[in-house]
Amino acid sequence: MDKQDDGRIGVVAALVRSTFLVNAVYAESAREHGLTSQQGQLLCVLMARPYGMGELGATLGLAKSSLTGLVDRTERHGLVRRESDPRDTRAVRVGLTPRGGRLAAEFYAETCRRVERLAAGLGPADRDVLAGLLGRVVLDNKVPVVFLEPDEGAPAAREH
Amino acid sequence: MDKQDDGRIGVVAALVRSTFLVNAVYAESAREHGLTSQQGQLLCVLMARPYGMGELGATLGLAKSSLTGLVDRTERHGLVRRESDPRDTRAVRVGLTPRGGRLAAEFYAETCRRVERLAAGLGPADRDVLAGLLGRVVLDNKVPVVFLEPDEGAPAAREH
DNA sequence: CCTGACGATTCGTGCGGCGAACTATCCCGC
DNA sequence: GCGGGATAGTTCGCCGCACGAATCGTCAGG
Repeated sequence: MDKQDDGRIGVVAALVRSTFLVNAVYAESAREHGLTSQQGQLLCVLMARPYGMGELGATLGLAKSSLTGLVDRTERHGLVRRESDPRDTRAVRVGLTPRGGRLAAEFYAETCRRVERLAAGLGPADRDVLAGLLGRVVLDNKVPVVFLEPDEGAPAAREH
Repeated sequence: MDKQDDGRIGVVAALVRSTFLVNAVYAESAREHGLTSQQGQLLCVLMARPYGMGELGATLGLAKSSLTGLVDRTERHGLVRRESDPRDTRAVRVGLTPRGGRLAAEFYAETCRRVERLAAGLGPADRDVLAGLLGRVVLDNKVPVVFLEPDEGAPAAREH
């Protein structure tokens, strides 16, 4: 073989395997907060603002019937709330309850820490490059905002 | 006010959102092959060689009781097979059936194509850099081989 | 032998995801 | 106004997924 087993892998395998890694970290962080991955994801999306059910389906890539159940269960835990939209009687706006907001912030922060730790072996410059390249992939493929920017709402712009 | 569409996002958000993206692509590819994500992942792992149940649990990060069901369902579809280990009567070796091997190869190849396409906006040099950085993250965190290298599928999965 | 440790399955529970069918509302054109 | 198609959500039934606890048979060390 011309290619030695020095640990270098292709971009496809790297993407798939890092996905597996982040999935596991995300799920574990959620679990320790008493959430499932899906519920955690729902909270993270709602951190930005309330969403309608259809909007949520589009963002999370779920059928509307799947969403009813997810919101039901999360609502049952007192983390989200359905409010009726005054402009459209059919529609519903799903938003965080105070408790849901607090839990979302905790879960979000802890998950950030853990994902950050995954890249601990990379220096600041490397991280910046990685963020740039992955960010371009995310943008090119129009990935919904299922995870906010860490400093969203805070002026703590950063050197990296 | 949201200044996040200038294209630059942090490394954490980039990782989480690209994970979301790859998850979706993986699941869709699996679905079109009549598989669930988990079954597809199982097939991909078994492309390398047969595994014991416990070994599979460690690789996929699942409890052994979860694995029994997953292997059951996949076996019911004729894609994998349980062989008893001659060295240890208790143990079981799970391997691909011929049909499972063919389907695994198809699913694997198609999934590779689609993931590759996600990075279509990156030039060859950028892809190489991305692969290197993500590869280091994968190595540093000892991610199991849940997805082979594109060119090491054929030689390993021969005998048995 | 006996006694742990080990590999795997079974069982019960709850979550997750889907499509099809349904209800209620909205809005457009007339 | 008023019909009728589009739209927003829910309900229902089905299956897959994941887990812990309990169980069974086997292996190996004393």
